[in-house]
Amino acid sequence: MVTTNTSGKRGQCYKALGFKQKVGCMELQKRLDYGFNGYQVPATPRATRSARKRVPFKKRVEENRISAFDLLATVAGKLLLDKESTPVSSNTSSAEDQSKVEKNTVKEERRDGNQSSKLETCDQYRNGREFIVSQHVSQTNDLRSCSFRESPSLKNDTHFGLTSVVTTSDCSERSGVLKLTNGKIKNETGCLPCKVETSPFLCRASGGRIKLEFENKGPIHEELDRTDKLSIREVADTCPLEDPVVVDGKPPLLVSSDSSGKTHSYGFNNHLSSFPGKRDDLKVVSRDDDEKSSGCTYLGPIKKPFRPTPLIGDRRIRKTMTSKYLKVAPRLNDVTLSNSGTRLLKVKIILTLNENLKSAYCNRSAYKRIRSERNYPFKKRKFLHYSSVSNSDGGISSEGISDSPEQSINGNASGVYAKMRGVTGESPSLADQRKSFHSRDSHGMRAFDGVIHMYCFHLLTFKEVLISKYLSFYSVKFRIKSFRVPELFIEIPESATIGSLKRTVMEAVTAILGGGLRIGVLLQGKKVRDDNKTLLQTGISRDNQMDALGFSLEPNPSQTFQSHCPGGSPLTFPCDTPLPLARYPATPGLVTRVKHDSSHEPHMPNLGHFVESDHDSAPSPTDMSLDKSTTDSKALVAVPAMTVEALDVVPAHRKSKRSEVVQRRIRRPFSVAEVEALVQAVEKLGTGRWRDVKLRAFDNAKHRTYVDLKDKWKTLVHTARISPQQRRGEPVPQELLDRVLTAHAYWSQQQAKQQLKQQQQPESCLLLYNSTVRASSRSDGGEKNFG
DNA sequence: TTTAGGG
DNA sequence: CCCTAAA
Repeated sequence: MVTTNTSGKRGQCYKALGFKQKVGCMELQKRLDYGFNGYQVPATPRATRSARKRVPFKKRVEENRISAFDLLATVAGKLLLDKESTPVSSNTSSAEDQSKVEKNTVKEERRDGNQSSKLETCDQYRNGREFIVSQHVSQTNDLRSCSFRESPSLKNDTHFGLTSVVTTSDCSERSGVLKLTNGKIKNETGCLPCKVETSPFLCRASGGRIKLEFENKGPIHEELDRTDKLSIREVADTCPLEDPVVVDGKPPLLVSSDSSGKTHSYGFNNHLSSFPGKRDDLKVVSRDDDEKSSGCTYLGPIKKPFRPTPLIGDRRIRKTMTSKYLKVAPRLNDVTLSNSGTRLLKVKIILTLNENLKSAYCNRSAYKRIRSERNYPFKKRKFLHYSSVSNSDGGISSEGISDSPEQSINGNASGVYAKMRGVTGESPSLADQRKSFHSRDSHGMRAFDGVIHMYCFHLLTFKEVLISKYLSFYSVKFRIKSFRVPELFIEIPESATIGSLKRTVMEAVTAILGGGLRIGVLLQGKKVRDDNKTLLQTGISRDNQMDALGFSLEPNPSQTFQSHCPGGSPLTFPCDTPLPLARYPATPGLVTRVKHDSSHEPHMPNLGHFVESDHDSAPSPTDMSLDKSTTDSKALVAVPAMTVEALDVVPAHRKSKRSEVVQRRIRRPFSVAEVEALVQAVEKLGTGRWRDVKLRAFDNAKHRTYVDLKDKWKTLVHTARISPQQRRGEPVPQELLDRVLTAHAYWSQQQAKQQLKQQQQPESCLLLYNSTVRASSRSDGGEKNFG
């Protein structure tokens, strides 16, 4: 272990980061020209088309000033069908969960298992709170586990910030508590200190797993149990994403504290030397305790570090954290505060910004695909002057179906994940390192060209880190592409009004994301505008379909984020900016309980059920809950996850404009099974009823829109007509293609007939009309020719 | 919001 | 897969 000084490290960070504004602008230009949307490398270059299509997109990008707060999210609401809110004790399932997770990841570990694991023990001691982190390494499967122990002193801390974080690139877990106590919402998660950070590279290599446990949870329980208002609990969080905190393609900084009160930082500058190959060469940078303050930890380009005032201790080191496998840590008992006698609705709230990303979060492999594709646009690679090691999905495709969805799903907690794609002027050495890393990594981690990956615990954390650090000093323009807030469960009487539901959700969301948001209630996808109606009147009841209820999350112009940062510039978020949670009192009378979704929503057994079995497809929120339920965890999870994409380096003074840059969706080739479902549906429904086809065969495949299906049919027809030699991609059985042609011919004929009829219909009407008119006029003239 | 088609 | 006119 090598120990160096922080300042030195930081200096290196600056250099390494190489954030140059001017260069950045130029690069953006190029990137736009070359394609910025990360569309998968086409089999055949279509430069002209690409150029053509880039224009509008470019415009959009240009217009897109910082829109980090243009949060437009869709919230999938769920009505849980639990009969009543019974207290759930969920201290028992962890082992099972863990083993499951571990099992699921063995394969992956094996793959990367050429690296020996490293044992790390880190203790965190801060502000009278002590956390002991110990990682046990199993050499056989490279299992890594960590446990946190609260020191007794924690008990004395009213606002215990039981937030321990262990992160590794490949896996990390974090726990936190988000609670609404005495009418206040406290999001401890947001203040999660970063206890241990292991570089993704390191951990990935070792395929580490970290188990995080709170052994001494008495105080927490007591605290929660005393709560008689709302309690939202966040226990654990797993981010299916593997992105580590990577600044400018460099390994993330690892931060840990040992029992002696020192903080160690792993990686980054030190890491550069060993990265990516020698993952065992973890170096430790020890700094003063004061330096612990995270925010400035791994963010290279911080000229003026935001010195976190020793606030709530745990808030200090919390800037970076990666979590991939989140184990639901059902350690804390749910606070039970049900209004006995009242029929309660439990609403699960899942926020996602972007359908693609949402899917991605649900499915790690899908995510990887997305990310790798996005980060590796062919042209971008070209631009960056280094060829991709794995152009295709090599690493991705090698991934088994089994190895992930569940883990990522189970870990419903994903730390706030912020991905920032920045324009960077990188040094060749870095590129080389990356290259070599690319070749080693089969998990999509190769996407570091010009990309900044960051993990944050919390949206606010993200804001603080990225906005204050990058925006303030480097004018990085970015946008939030996706984020996931904690999944919350709220219970609300059916007799409550829409307005109160909105308030409740708002409170929960606000606790996570801060203010400035407006909540809308959607039923069957349509907005419910009457706030005064009760849920029952509106039709929101537990008898409803679970997915019928949704929420929209939109910016509230009247409440800007600035309000949370008094005195600060709009774009500046000091590290210590307290989370605004406490400002939002819980609504009395409403019971908010967060508990792990244990409901089993029946899978739609439509003929496209297999659609979701495709590992390419991303489980819908429904699926998530389904899968999660298998963990039998009752833990409540709140896991903010967020993806932020840096768009450009632009003058900071440019005011942000509400414009969304729509990223092109990832390419998801239809599997044969999907094709079959499509064919079958079309045979039955015919062409021209794509919505019905979608509902019938692809209802569970959220990523297949009816337009997609229509397009696929189009290509299928085309494919069927061309010679097999001309076909590309996964071969579709000839039998299916024959059916395609048959069905297409049939329905085309039907359509023609229909049109013929419809053409004739008006004509006959017209004739009839004319004849009638004529007849009447003639009758006026006293002449009748028609009968 | 869907369909239909061109790109 | 995107974009959009048109329904």
